[in-house]
Amino acid sequence: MAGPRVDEIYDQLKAMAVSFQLRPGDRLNEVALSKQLGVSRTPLREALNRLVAERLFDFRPGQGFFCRPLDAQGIFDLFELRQIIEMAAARAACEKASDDDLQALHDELYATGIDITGLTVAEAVSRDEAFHLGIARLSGNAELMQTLNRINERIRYIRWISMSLGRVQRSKDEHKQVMQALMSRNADEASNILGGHIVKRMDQVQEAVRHGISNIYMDGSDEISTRIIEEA
Amino acid sequence: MAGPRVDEIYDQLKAMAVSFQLRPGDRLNEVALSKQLGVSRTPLREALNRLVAERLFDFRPGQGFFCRPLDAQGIFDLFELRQIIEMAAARAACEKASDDDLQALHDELYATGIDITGLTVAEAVSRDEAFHLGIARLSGNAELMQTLNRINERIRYIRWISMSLGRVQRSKDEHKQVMQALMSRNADEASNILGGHIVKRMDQVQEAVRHGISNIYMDGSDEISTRIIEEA
DNA sequence: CTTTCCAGAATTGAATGCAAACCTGTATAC
DNA sequence: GTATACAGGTTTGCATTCAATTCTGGAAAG
Repeated sequence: MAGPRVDEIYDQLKAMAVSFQLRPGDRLNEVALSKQLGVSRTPLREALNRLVAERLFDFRPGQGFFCRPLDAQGIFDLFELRQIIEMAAARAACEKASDDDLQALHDELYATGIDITGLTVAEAVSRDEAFHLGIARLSGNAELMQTLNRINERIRYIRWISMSLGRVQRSKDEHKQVMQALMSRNADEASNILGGHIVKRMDQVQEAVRHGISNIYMDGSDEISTRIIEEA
Repeated sequence: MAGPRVDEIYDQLKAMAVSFQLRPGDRLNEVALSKQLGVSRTPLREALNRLVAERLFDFRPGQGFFCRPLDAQGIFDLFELRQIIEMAAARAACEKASDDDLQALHDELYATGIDITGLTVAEAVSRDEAFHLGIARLSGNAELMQTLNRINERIRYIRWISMSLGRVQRSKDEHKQVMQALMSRNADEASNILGGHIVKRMDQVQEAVRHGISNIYMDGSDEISTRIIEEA
């Protein structure tokens, strides 16, 4: 009956952190949390320690675990790093991916990723992530992909909020362009389009952050589950 | 008397893993390890869980913790990622670092990093890392620096071995060139020299790996502490 | 000789308990 | 009114404990 407890707890906590059910800066009460999750403090703390290493939580000895607050600078740094990694991934994919793999990514993009009308913000971000991660996969570098995945987890909620506040930016055309450049093995173009694409997202996010990061955490919560309405 | 135990254990374990006192693929015996470190299994497991998140150990539910084996592909991936990040860091440093900070890095390089004669291999690698990490610091991106640091930890031992097996490659001139390019704010040049520099290291390492990664783990252990002899 | 099965030993998974550290609010001094 | 000190309650840190799982070696079957 007892599945691998720690892994489950880890996933649940990550989901809670990533969706900011646990608010940044908040100190966690281990007893309360363990009751809520129906486990004892021991595996809970093991899971939390993993998340500390992933920088989703802070740990202050003698005080316990804190949901990690993401400041404006931290968000910028993560986006910048994401851009660096994705641009390099696109280059590598151009050089190393097989035609079949490129075609598969292309098909997947057109099958699931093109029209986001009717999706929730969370779903739209998820599809966007999947495409970008798909490129990272085609780079053939597992570490690169893992690193990008970690980064995505940490900026995901911010992206949700940013997307649900501002007018929805559709990545449709840009994704198509990137895909086209990849398939024609044009590394410079693929890399540049992707870089510009990420910068746009970063700008939106930075604007949202300037608008006030604190109330953002509250405001957006409802909007995330509302569906994206029709195309412009 | 009891200091922050988990942090200490974490550091000790990392040191053991990074220096391969714990051999890749080995299953850890928690009881034995906890006795050796003089703590109970609880904080030991907490520390191990952090290291699992950092990919220095593997965890298989029901079986426990394993020292993570680094295969040839994994090493290549890490070096490639390192190159990507460092090249981007150099660019960013050219654009964002202050003159004072650049001068400080320059001075530090010349004060401590130029002549590695008489150092142990471990010390030489440490100095090399410090210079490269210094550039990452000047990028102004804390996440970038952290990521590079994590990567370095995971390839450190491989670099020790590689350096102690082959003829010692001196980075002296290349570091000087990179520093020069940085100070003249020539992003392309700094990035390219650094990229080439890392590729050279990667080639050395790959050769060592081809030479047989398994016996490498044994062979090198003594060599690491022997000192680097005179200049060519 | 190789494979399969099983019992006993060893090891991990997780709850519990207790000591130590920390936090909170109230009372006192200034 | 502000600052400080302290007592009580709360929370964390970690050792201990026991159940559940996995591993090991050897016997039996093919």
